[in-house]
Formats: sequence, structure tokens, C-alpha cells
Amino acid sequence: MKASHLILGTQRENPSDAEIISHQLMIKAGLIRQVSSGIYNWLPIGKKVLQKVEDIIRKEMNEAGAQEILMPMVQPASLWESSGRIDQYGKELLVFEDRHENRFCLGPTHEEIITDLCKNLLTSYKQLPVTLYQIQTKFRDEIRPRFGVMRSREFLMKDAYSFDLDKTGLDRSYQVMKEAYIKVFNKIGLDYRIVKADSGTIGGSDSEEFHVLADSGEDLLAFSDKSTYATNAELLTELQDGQDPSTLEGKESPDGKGILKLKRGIEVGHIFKLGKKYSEILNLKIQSEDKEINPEMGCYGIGASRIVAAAIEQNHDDKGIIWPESLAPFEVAIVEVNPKNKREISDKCAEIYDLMKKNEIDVLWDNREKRPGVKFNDAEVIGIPLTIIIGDRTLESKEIEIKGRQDEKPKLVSHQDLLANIID
RNA sequence: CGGGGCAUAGCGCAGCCUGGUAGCGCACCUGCUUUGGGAGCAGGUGGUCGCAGGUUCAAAUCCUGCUGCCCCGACCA
Repeated sequence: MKASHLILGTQRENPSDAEIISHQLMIKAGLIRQVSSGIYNWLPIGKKVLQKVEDIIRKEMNEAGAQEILMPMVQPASLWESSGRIDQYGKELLVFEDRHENRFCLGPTHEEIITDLCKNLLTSYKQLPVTLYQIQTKFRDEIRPRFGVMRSREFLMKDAYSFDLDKTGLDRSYQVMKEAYIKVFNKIGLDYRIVKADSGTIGGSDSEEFHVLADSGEDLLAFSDKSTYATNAELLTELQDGQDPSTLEGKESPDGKGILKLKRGIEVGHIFKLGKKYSEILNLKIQSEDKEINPEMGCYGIGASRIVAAAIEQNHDDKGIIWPESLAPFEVAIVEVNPKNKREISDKCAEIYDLMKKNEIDVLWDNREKRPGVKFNDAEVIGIPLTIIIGDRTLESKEIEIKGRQDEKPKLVSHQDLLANIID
């Protein structure tokens, strides 16, 4: 991609109404623009990053045997009346009428729809176990949207639903999804913890949350420095009679391994064992060998758009975003310095650009007629991991300057070693 | 929903107190000179001053109502 053809949307100044760093940087780097409170446009760079999150999730879901479907964003309110959640969800559920005066709502989640779908789709126990998922826009009419796409009203979510004959099956399906989630977050490359959670309004028994560690997180987590033990600190203090969570720091971990540390977390994933709650209420029955049963259900969510913000919260500096390689909108930037009257520099950029494309490296060639500082600053705020600098200094030599996003100074590599340096 | 703040060009802001028909920086367009960390000069484009009433010869400015956005709290995934 040549920068001259890219709608970049970078801004020099911070927007006055963005509070947290990820929100500021997403606007400065041209990832998003606000439309209304809690509702955003995703610009080309932002969409590319979001797409990468989606692709990683999609791949691991498919790998785990889940099947992708797409359910509607608009749902009949009658289904929510049937499940009884129309009152429970309250005003967060955006309800409206169509021209025939039938009531609909924008889907904040899809337990009702999937259960209803499966009433027609799943007829025999031989089809079980099965897990279906979608990656789709959700709408929750938050009381107070804030922090950009971190707590927005409209957001992109992957939600999966499993159906099993019995509790043992549900345990197995849940475990498969949990392992897929671990692979997703490892692959994205964020520092995260899995914590025991309160299953809240969605209902059901077991539930665990995946949290990306970041100072701006809305939840306080307590976890062991030696084991995988981790919990929401507020749940832990409840057990210990309302004491200040900060007093837990340094105490022995409840599992006896290591001591407790406290950090804030951003919830990016949540997995539940729903049990028969929805299959009973909505009357989903499947024929087993000898009788009809209500299947055991699980549901599994990942906030795709929230992951983008969380990744930035965890990885940035005063210059801008520092993407993990898995999410970077481009792998390499070519900064063309001093192109006027220097046909050779443009030619050399073109040569390297072609080399990158041939090797399927996603490259942004900054061929704009801008000062070098503008180009360096744009590459840095966007967070492109590696920059190749082509200018007078190296025009005559056989060497090329490359600079990592966090390097102080560029280093020189020979033309023939260029690819090897980029690929690793 | 309670408390606080803001609304003037794409972004950041001044002007409002004391009414006289809109300005600055950045961005954008044209030209020339520049070019290794957000260039200089010259010229230029772009705004029903959030909306609706009212007061006045005259309203961005004063008055009333409304709307939107942000922050804190309560709520929640």
C-alpha cells in the first residue's frame, strides 16, 4: 500500500474529549472517529487491526471444531419476552417498533436467537455435541458509554454457544473453548489472566473471565505470582469480610502457591456454563436414545473491538501505539526521505517495495510529499513495528537502514540481509 | 438518573463579561524555495457561531427553552 492512496486520518493534536490513552491514540492514529456517544466509525487502519483480531479468533474457533454462522442484529422482542429477560435486561436493551407496530430490539447478545434457531436445527442427539459461533455487531444501550471503544454501545463481539447432551459433555465443550481462548490470547500476544467470575445476569454455574492487564482496567484482579490462581479482587474480599482489597497485596495465595499480586484488568473474554436455563425456558428439546432432553448449553464471548483498545492500553509509549506483531496494521513502513530531484531514491523505494510484496510482507510505502519528521511521526503513532529508511545517506552504499518501533537509532543491514532481518 | 463541565472551520482554541455582522494555530488547495524528526514565503478554500424562540435598529455575545457531547457517581458485560 502506498501512503499517497491511503486514507490515513492521523491527527496531530489530541482530541479534547478522549480521556484514556487508548482512546486518544485510536483517534490520533486514525483508527476510529466518533459518530455519537459510544458509536464509532472504523477507518482503514483501524479496520485492518480489527480484522486481524477477527481472523485470529475465527481460526481458533474453527480449529476447535466450532462452526461459524451469522445471526441477525435485529431480534423480535417477543423472544425476549419468552425468556423473561426483557425486564431483566432493562433499558440496556434498545427496543423499537417496525412499520407494522411489531416490537424489535437490537441484539445485545444472542442466547434467545440461538436457542430458538436450534429448536428447528437440532433434532437428534447424534448432532451433539455442537458449538456454533458468530462474529457480529452487538448493541447495548450503556448508561454511560466511555473510554472510546472500550465501553461503547455498539461493538464487535465473537459469541459462541455449545450444546451438549449432559453435564459431562458441557464440561468437555467448555474446556475445549477455554483452551481455544488461551490459544487466541497467546497468539495475539497480550499479558492476560483467567479469573473466576460471577456469572451475573446471563445465569448459569461456572464462569471465567479473560482479562488483559492494564492500569486503566475497570476490574481489580488478585492473582498468585507463582501459580495460575487469579480472581476478581472484589469477590475475594467478600469472602474475607469487606476488607480493603489493597491489603491483600503480598499475602499468601489461597491455593497455597506463591503470594498475591494486585493489578487492574480489562475484561476481553467471558465463558459461561449456562446449563439448561435457556433450553428449558425456550423449550429447546432434543431426542436422545430413549427420551427428549433439554440440552446443556454454554456460551463464550470475546470482545473483538475491545481487544484493540486493550492492546493499546498495554502497549504504547509517548510516541504512540506499539502493536504486538499479530495486530500491526502493516508489518513494515518504508519512509522515503528527500525524494525531490532524487529519482534514485524513489527507484530504490520501489525496488524494496516490490521485494516486500513478493515476499508477502504487508508494507506501507510512505511516498507522500511530506517532510521526513511527519512520516516518522505517522509511522510511530500508528505503531508499525519496523521502518525502512531510504534517503541520501545510504543511497550510494549497499546498506539499508532499518529501525524497530522502539529502537533509539536505525541500524544498517546489507541489501541481501534485508529480508532475513525483517522476517525474524 | 444525581452532580459538574463544554458546544465557534477537519483538529485544537480565542472572541462572549462591556451587542455592531467572525478570528488564530494546525490541517487542506496553488506557486516558488526547501527536505534525515511535525519547513519558509506568497496567495487561497472552508463556518446557517449546536437548535428554537425572545429582547434589540443590530445577537456568537443578553434572556428562555431544548438538544448533543465529555467527566465523576450509581448500574452493567
